[in-house]
Amino acid sequence: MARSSTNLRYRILNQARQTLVSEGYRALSMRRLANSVGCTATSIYLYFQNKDALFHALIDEGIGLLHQKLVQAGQSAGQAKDRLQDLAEAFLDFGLKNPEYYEVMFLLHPEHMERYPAEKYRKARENLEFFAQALAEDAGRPQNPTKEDRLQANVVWASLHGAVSLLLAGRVDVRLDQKLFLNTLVKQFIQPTSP
Amino acid sequence: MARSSTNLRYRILNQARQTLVSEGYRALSMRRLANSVGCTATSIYLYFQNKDALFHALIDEGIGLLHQKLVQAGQSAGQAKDRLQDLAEAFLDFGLKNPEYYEVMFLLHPEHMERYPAEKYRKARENLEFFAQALAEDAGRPQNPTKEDRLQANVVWASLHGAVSLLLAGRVDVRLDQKLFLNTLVKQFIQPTSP
DNA sequence: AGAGAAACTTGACAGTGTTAACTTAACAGT
DNA sequence: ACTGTTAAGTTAACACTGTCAAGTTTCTCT
Repeated sequence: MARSSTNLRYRILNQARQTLVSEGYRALSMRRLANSVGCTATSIYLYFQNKDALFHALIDEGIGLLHQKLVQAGQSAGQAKDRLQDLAEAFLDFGLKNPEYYEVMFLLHPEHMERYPAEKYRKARENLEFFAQALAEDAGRPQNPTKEDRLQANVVWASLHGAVSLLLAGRVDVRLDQKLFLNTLVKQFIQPTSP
Repeated sequence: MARSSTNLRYRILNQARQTLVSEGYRALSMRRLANSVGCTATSIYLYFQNKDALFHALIDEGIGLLHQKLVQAGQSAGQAKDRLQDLAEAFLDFGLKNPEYYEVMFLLHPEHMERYPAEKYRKARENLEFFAQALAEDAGRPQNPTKEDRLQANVVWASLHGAVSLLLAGRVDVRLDQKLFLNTLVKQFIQPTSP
């Protein structure tokens, strides 16, 4: 096979992402992936320790992408409540528009895959911190999220994750209006300004 | 191999459940399962159309078990708010104490498995209806959950599911007190009686 | 040009879900 | 007691899977 000029690792990762998005998790085998990228299955092992490591690389990408979207959403000036709303919407939007990314990131857990290395969770924690900050500010203690804010951030996170994962799995009653469902969910943790 | 006296289907299902609980999803292959039950892999196909069908049978069990727990929790007399709390706790308890059941039921979605047949969702819908009823009653319109109640029930459901699935995946910050986390989450949708 | 390192392939191992074809056991009717 | 039929299991195979040790090719540097 012709020695490829460009970085093979890069091409493998690209193809993996593409296959994952277009044909789903099941279609992603080492041999098939190798085939569509133009090398042998074992070559992949030169760049990734194993199949899980490949997925981890995709998780990296996914976390980066989500991070980016949350940074954007978090930049909106104005009330903390609005920022919180924007953050929530950004998360939901990311999840629903990138189902395959979302799947590798949050739905393929340790039972099926080697644990995603803890030291790489920094960005993931940062993502959570955005929520904590908006919550802190909203509660009138800007700049320094307390333990309580972080707790609340986790709750918000869990709710959003629950909604996305149920929707992606097709487990929410189809007769339900999806937008209404998500709005109601978001309102649940965005308390109206106390009268 | 000695012809077994008792129903093989029954024994397969039993062993499958046990293996799933004790060794996890990965360890459950047709050959291994057959081995530990004392038959050949192909014999399983006499009782289950394929591996997915076997999982579906386990989902059935799981839904039944959850149903049972919710019925119990829903029977508690007293205020609707308390019943709602009990229902939520029962759900969380079920999820955290039966991780493997929970996994087959909610975490192995269509991407990895043939869709769970829609007609079997009756009991699953009933489970959701419990929440809708408690919510309706709490909102002062007993006996007949409205569209809004059902919407709210889905929101509650999503939040609970999000919490359980994050916890099971080990994705909630370990420094967080789990009980506090869950309590905070539950309080989110159980509004305090308006003053 | 020749040595050494880097990039990639061959061929195999042990496992997977699944199927078609075969064998064995149990039971009914003559 | 001897059939014919049906049910219950098994054998052997197919086409896959992830992964690894060993071998080959290509590039780079002296």
